[in-house]
Amino acid sequence: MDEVFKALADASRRSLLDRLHAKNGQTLNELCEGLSMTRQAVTKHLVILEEADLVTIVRQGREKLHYLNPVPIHQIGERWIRKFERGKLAALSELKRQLEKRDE
Amino acid sequence: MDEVFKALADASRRSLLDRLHAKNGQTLNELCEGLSMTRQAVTKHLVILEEADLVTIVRQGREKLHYLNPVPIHQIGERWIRKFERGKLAALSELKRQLEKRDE
DNA sequence: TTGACATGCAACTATTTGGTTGCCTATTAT
DNA sequence: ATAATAGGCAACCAAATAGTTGCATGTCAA
Repeated sequence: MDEVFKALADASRRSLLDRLHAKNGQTLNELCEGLSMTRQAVTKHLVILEEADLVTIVRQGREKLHYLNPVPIHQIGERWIRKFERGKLAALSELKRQLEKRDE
Repeated sequence: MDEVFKALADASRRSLLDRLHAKNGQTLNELCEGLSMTRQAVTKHLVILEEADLVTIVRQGREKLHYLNPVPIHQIGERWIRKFERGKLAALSELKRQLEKRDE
């Protein structure tokens, strides 16, 4: 879980996930196109995404195809974000009460 | 949005949010209890959480009360995670097809 | 009013991170 | 066979991060 949060912390990596969401199964070179960093930098980001299990690779000849795995993202939604949505309204109203109390 | 992802990337900060979720409106010293880092380290984490608008503070005398703001977490769920959940099944089946194709 | 308590500020440090360059290897096409 | 293509590896670098220590300030209670 920590690895997933860490992987998602970088905007370049999130944009790689976006690109895979738009078009799945891209090669490394495809994913490098239009980006202002070297292929090696992109490789490093993809390794981090693989280690967080957000991307799965399939080697085909000299090419490396990258596939998005949406499961960890879904799990963050289910196991982490939802927890804070329960009681969301309660938290906000408590804060509001406190802010008003300050000016008494 | 980037600030929120960055703020959530650290396990100590996520656990601070958890603690505020369990008991809202805690002081700095309260939040430090039981943690194996100095008060100053906790302060730095809280500043990052404030800047990401995940925590709101209310000063009361010499104390500083911390309140959880669940809105940015909710927004990540809505604006980011949901996007990847649409088409989740499609992505997985495409990957499966590709993995099988490899062994033909 | 003086001491205890809650927090703030600044300087410093070690480690991690995001990126680079240079070169090497494996596969495909001519 | 050989050149072009796709990717891998390792060393290096600068900046950001997570933490520390030491001291200062503001507030409350005896």
